[in-house]
Amino acid sequence: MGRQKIEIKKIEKKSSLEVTFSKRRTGLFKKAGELCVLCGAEAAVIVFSPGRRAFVFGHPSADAVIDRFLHRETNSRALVPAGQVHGHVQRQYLEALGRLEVKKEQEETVGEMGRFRGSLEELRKKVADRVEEMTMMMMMESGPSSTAMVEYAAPPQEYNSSGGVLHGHDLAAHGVPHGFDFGFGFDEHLF
Amino acid sequence: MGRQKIEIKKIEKKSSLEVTFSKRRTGLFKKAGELCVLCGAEAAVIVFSPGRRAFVFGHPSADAVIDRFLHRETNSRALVPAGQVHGHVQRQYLEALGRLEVKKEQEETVGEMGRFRGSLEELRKKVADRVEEMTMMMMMESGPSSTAMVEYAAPPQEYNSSGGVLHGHDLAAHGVPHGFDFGFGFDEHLF
DNA sequence: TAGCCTATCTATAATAG
DNA sequence: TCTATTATAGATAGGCT
Repeated sequence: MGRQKIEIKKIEKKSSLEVTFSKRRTGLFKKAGELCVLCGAEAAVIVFSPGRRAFVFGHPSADAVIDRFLHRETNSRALVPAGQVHGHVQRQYLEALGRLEVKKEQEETVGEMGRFRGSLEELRKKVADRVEEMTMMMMMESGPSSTAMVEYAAPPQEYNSSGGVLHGHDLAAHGVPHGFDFGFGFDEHLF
Repeated sequence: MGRQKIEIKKIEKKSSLEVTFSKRRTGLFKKAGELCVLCGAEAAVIVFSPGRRAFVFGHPSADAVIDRFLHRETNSRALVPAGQVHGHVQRQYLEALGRLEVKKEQEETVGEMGRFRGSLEELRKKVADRVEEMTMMMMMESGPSSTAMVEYAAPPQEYNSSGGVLHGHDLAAHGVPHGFDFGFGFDEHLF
């Protein structure tokens, strides 16, 4: 879909890579949104730029979809292009459970409040400084009532909340991953 | 992009919806894969079909990307499509306030709370005033190696396991948002 | 049986460079 | 912005569970 055909291999020229990343990311999110609207599907797209910034799209929200995925509300069948999927979802679940146990005991209301306040304080400051540059993304015209697209980009240590608290990711809290099954391999039509 | 243009609204005819879902999902995964290869990005796409089956694409793996996202290895900046920003940010604000109210009663940090709330008020106003102009951006350099595409759809009971390493998604554990950061704005060269 | 997903072909809308 | 290339609507058929 462009003036000329390109090979699907890493773009070396940095400037081109940046432009392509931006355009394609936008297109990807748009496509995801359209899929949700057209088919009544729910989807989440997480993209980390080479610069390590995270861009997220979600309908009804990335967190909701991720939770659902992690909770394995569905069954599985797989399609794996390169062989390597085998995953770790379970381990993650188990580990998450372990962490939860610990965290729950360690974190007291007061502690949470302190961190919460600090985070918001920081947020407030950054927003004040940067708001000028922010712009809204208008992807799909009449998207579903709840579609969110966000770019996350906080220091590794800082826990980002945009979804976190508000939506509560107690993924590990309930249930157990179900139906993890890598059925068939996938392929050609992928690339 | 087809025999004829279509409106982006829910497809009513079930058979058409299914065909479209399948085709567009395939196209979405393909795009995600290309973005990863071309730009050295890492991405995960999770899609739940109306039939409730989960289809997942990930590079280097969906789990890896999700973990990274859940652990908030990066900072945040928001990008919300049309009109969703308000709801999102404000909801967070309101939720935060709500939590504050509760906490307030539970604890004795009234003084701090007051200031905190003031900060949130300020934040809320600024966000409300600027949201219309928000936009997103981002990018950068090099990337990874494997890609995985999977469709999950196994009976909840059949859980298979592996052990392991890993990250845990104990989001709820932290309970509180940290490092909430609307980072920077962004660069026109993004759009 | 019914429900849900995929394959193929072609004209054409959407878009990458 | 401009357009050659791509993605996909539509129609239909086949397949898996």
